[in-house]
Amino acid sequence: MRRSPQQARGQQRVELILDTAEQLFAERGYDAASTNEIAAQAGIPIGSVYQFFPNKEAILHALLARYRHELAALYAERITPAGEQLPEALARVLDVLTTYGGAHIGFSRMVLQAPAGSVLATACSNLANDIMARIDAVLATHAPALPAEQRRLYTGVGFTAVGAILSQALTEKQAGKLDAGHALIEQATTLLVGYLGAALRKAQ
Amino acid sequence: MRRSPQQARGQQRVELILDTAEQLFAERGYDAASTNEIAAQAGIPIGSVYQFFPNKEAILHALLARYRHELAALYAERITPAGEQLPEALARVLDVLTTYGGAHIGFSRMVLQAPAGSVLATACSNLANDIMARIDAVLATHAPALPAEQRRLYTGVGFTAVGAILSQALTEKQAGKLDAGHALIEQATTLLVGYLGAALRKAQ
Amino acid sequence: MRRSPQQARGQQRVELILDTAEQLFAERGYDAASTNEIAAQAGIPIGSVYQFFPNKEAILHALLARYRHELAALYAERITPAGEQLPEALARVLDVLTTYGGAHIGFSRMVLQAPAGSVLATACSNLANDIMARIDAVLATHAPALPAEQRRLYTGVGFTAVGAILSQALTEKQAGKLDAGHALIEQATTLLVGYLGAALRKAQ
Amino acid sequence: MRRSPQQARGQQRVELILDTAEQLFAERGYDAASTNEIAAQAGIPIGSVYQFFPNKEAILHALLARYRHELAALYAERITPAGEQLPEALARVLDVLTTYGGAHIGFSRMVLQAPAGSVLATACSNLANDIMARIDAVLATHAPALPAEQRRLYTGVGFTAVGAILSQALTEKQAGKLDAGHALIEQATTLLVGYLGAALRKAQ
DNA sequence: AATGAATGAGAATTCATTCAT
DNA sequence: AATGAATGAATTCTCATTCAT
Repeated sequence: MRRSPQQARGQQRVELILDTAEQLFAERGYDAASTNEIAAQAGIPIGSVYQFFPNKEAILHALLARYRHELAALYAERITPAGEQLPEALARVLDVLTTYGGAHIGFSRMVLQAPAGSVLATACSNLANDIMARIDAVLATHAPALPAEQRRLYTGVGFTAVGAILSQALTEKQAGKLDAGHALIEQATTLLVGYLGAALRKAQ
Repeated sequence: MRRSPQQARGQQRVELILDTAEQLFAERGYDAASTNEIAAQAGIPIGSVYQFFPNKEAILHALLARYRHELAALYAERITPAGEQLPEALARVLDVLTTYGGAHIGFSRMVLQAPAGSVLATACSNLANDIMARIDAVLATHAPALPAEQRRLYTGVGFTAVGAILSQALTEKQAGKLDAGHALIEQATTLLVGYLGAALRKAQ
Repeated sequence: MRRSPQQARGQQRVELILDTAEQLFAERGYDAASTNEIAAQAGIPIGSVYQFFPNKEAILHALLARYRHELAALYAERITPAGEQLPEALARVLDVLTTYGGAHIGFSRMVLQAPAGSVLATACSNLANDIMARIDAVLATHAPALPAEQRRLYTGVGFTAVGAILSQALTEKQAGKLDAGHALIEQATTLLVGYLGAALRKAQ
Repeated sequence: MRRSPQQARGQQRVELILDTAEQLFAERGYDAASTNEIAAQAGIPIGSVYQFFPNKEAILHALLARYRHELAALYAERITPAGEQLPEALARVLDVLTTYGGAHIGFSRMVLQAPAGSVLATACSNLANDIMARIDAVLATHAPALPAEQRRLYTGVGFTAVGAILSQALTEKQAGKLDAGHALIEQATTLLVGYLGAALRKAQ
């Protein structure tokens, strides 16, 4: 960000810009959404947008940072119960993800399905790493013998796969097909648990 | 296509356009690739591109149709051995996919990872259905008791998840990390087998 | 025309091109209609079109010449009854015009309403002169004392005014409003008779 | 308009664009005039044109709105003298039209002679209705017994016919033939008065 | 600090006409 | 003679970013 707003109005404006950008990024995609349109829809002069953000990518980064923050807070709320099994632990991680993703379409569209190698993907990497760290931690607890490198491989695969499914689930939900969406979310857990189970078995 | 070229030179040009388009679509994405750039890189006047294709989307469709054709041919070559087990059957399906995808970057970038709901995704649906039908057939053989609707759900989830992984694998390969790519491809099989196994177990 | 076709097929092709051009010129206007589209719709290769016509304007001219021919033939059929009064004589002239125009949309759209000064108008001038000559002849018969120059002025005004009305009438008819079309055609006669009557009265 | 300019310079630019557009629309016709040419001739970057107008049609609409405004103002200035007869009343209506049209070539070319059914005609309908309302009001005053529907028919016919003549008159004037132009304008009044007189007589 | 007009390269697509086959 | 692919300037419109006010 070019300038952190110190006044209350500035804070509100930044939030408003991010809200609007999220919506437009989700609707049209990051590339197709134009900065002028974001400004117009937010009711803020384009010049003012560029006073807070040096360029379009900065808006994306700020948005992702916000996701990261909010997601971390959500995870902090959920304390791991003692004696939790692997499936439950993974389900818990996913649960937070789907809840948050359901309320933030842009999150799903962008983070969970960024085309590999794109500007988007690079921008999303921090956030993706955060989420992968959650899965990784679960795995570390339940399969302490597994080498870290292997664990990271499994984690990455699991994250990518589950991200694709959740993203599709939220698309279905948005299209009004709530049942189809729920079914997919359910499968996401089966997928993650089934995959990691199979991978761990193989690794032994 | 506006008209199928009847002369040999026309045929060659169409192929050249498709080859160039595939490369650019893969490099920059469908939206970001411009028709003028395709023409320039192919060394063909832009008017000639539009002689064969009425618009940009038609190029995409022709490209996808070519993928479809070639993939169908590849699958036709591979005869199912008698007494094949589920894991092997799935591995065989994936094998064709990764082989073909490895040689056709655009295929992976576009078909296996089309943002849900986009123009791309719509255009890809035929091809995606083809591939899903392969997985579906395997599932139908090895779990005949499973209702068709459930099977389709599992198939869709499996395809999406595996597609995301393969796409990532090919990105790694392109980045020169051959080992990482191979590891991911291996995981794709584990993922598909692990997931479907878990899903089938749950379904009983 | 570049080459008058000597074979039967050539003759048919020329007619077919003219028919198709008429339709497209009427639908989209002369400028907006493209030669390639004419060829395509006629099912004739564009190269063949350019073997008969050196350019787009030549097609227009040929079409107008055909109008001229056919209209002259129609007028030749209608013999002036002895002792005909001015209103009847004018009505007869208009009648031929509306009958022909009703069957040839392009005629109305182009000849009767060519934007003054345009390429179209220039091309139409011969045909327009033909029609004006008809009105002029009627006027010369019924007002022999009127100087030729004055007569030509009245004739030109009458033609222009009536052309605009007939064109509108045919548009209404095409839009399915047959009654509105008929009402307008009826008014065309009133307009021409009323105007010329008033003009002659003034001229005395 | 995309946005009304709030700064003085913006206002001037909008006027400049409209002036230039008027000239080019009149010279080449609405379709043939290109937005880039308008910008170039106005000495303004094309982007700036699209800053104010979302598309080419919007320029046309703004131009027509300006005509409408200015014409309404002109009519407001001319107070109807008491005891005015039909011919004088109609002449007055036409007088304003020819005066304004003489100073605004585009007005004549576009509004008075829009090809029926075209985009132009649709865009012009408001303005055309305004002018027709003037004729209609005169008719309503001098022939109160006439049913409104009939009156509208006569009004429409009169407007169309007179528009065609005035348009031609202005073309002649532009071509340097001032006398021919004046003669035509004079005939326009004769035409309108003669036609409406005849129509009213018939209607009784 | 706040505004919003300004910029111009670049996007997709069209089209009259030619000419190699 | 007949064909239809080839051509490329021109068209409408967009957009990230800057800077004068």
